[in-house]
Amino acid sequence: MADRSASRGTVSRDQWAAQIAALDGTRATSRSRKAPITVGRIVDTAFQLVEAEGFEALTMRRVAAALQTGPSSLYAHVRNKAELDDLLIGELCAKVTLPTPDPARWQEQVLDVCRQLRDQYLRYPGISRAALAGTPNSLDTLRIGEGLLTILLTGGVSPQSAAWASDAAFLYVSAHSFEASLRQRPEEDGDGVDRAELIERFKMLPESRFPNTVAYARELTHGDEHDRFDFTLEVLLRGLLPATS
Amino acid sequence: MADRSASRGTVSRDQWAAQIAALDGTRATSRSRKAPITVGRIVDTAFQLVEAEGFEALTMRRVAAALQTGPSSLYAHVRNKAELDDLLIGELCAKVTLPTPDPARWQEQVLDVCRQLRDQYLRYPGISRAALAGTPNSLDTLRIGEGLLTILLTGGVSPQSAAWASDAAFLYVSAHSFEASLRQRPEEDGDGVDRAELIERFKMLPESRFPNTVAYARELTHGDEHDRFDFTLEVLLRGLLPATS
DNA sequence: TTTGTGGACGAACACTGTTCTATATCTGAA
DNA sequence: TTCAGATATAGAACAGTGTTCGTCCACAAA
Repeated sequence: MADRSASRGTVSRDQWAAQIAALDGTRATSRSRKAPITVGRIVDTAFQLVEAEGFEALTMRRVAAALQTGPSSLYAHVRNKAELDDLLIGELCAKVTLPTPDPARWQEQVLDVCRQLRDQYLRYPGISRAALAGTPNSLDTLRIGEGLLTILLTGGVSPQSAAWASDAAFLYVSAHSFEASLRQRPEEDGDGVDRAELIERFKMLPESRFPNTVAYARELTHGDEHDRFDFTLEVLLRGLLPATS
Repeated sequence: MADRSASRGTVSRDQWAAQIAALDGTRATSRSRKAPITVGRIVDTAFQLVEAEGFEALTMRRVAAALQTGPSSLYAHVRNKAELDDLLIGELCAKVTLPTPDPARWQEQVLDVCRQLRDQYLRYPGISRAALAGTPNSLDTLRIGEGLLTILLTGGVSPQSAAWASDAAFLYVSAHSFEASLRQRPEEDGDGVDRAELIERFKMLPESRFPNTVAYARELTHGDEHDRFDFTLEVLLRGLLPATS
């Protein structure tokens, strides 16, 4: 590590090295010094980081280090870490394709959009925390809200119910993904409970106070996260229709 | 303050000295040296802190400072901050009263339990974040799960649906409370958007890409959080019944 | 050539959770 | 009563975090 000549005299060693490196090394790329930091590069690096190590590893310092710079350099392109989070979930939402509304298949279509969003979330573990905490007023998240709203309206749901239901569905997708990302991460805490272990723990409960939890431990732990996801949304959509007529 | 010292009969010399030292050093608090740190006092202080300044102000250091000690003193009674969070939501869940299941009123009863839990959450702004992030396996949270499960089963819902639905309801209550606590906190960011402002912003959207959001801006922002809460849960419960018959 | 200007960036500030270590206190047995 | 031993209490410190300040340099315009 010969990086200690920071406050040298006139031209520091790093600068000198950078000049030389600029001469022989990456001269071809129109710029002399380094690849410039852009919002796109920041977002890309952030995605790689979250995909590899989870959302809690997404740190301004980690992103800056991956870009071979200091943390303060990011603040010229991103106002906050909250804004970086919003950019991430915005880009995720942008990848969801909205179907053209079909009155006969509105329930499947809503479920499809929600599933797409969930899959995007689960690709980057823990990122749904940003979706829960952040402003839901990004233009890309509003696009999904508009899409859900349109599908529901086309399906014959009343405007008030459609408005509230699209919000509820969006919220549920975020919350479910967040919980799922927690479960799928044993967090090296020793609390990594698989399904068999969970059943055992439920059955260890005192039957006097938890009779039904003990009796239906199998049902409580049955199915994977996808089944629960589909179940809840289908129940929600089924309950939506009778209110309109 | 009544002088209710524990070992009344024999007051040793150092105890006497400690009392005198306590007199001039800090305040004369009815006890010999200081009130001992217990889990109860930690939890109480934490609740006061969250109630006054929100969950993000709940810090080991803040709790320790409120108890006039250092942060490391808490770790003798609480393993983690996560465990402190669990204790908080546990105590909150313990305050919810579960009704005796009535087959004729099972939907109201589920709604009542969820409303109670939401009210407890909203009393301490932001605390639902701990409910989302923490282990759902606390004994007090399981008690609510058991209660919801029992009500649903009594109402005639199939075991599998009842199991998944109780989980979904619990998750929704936490997520909704979390979002509500975010909205009700302007965060001094200038982004404090009231309803009129929100309608204006929705109507500013380009109609070409957000036709329904613009058209139904009033419905999207109509009602307060309680209305949306009741709506979503009622829809969920309504959709639950046809699946059993 | 001189002068801005805006991005890059090191250092630092005010925090966070947590652990190490030493001290002080209380309990329980001789 | 006396003397361990256990245990609670703290101070200091470690490794992080987001964010800001002031500087500094490369490049574009005058």
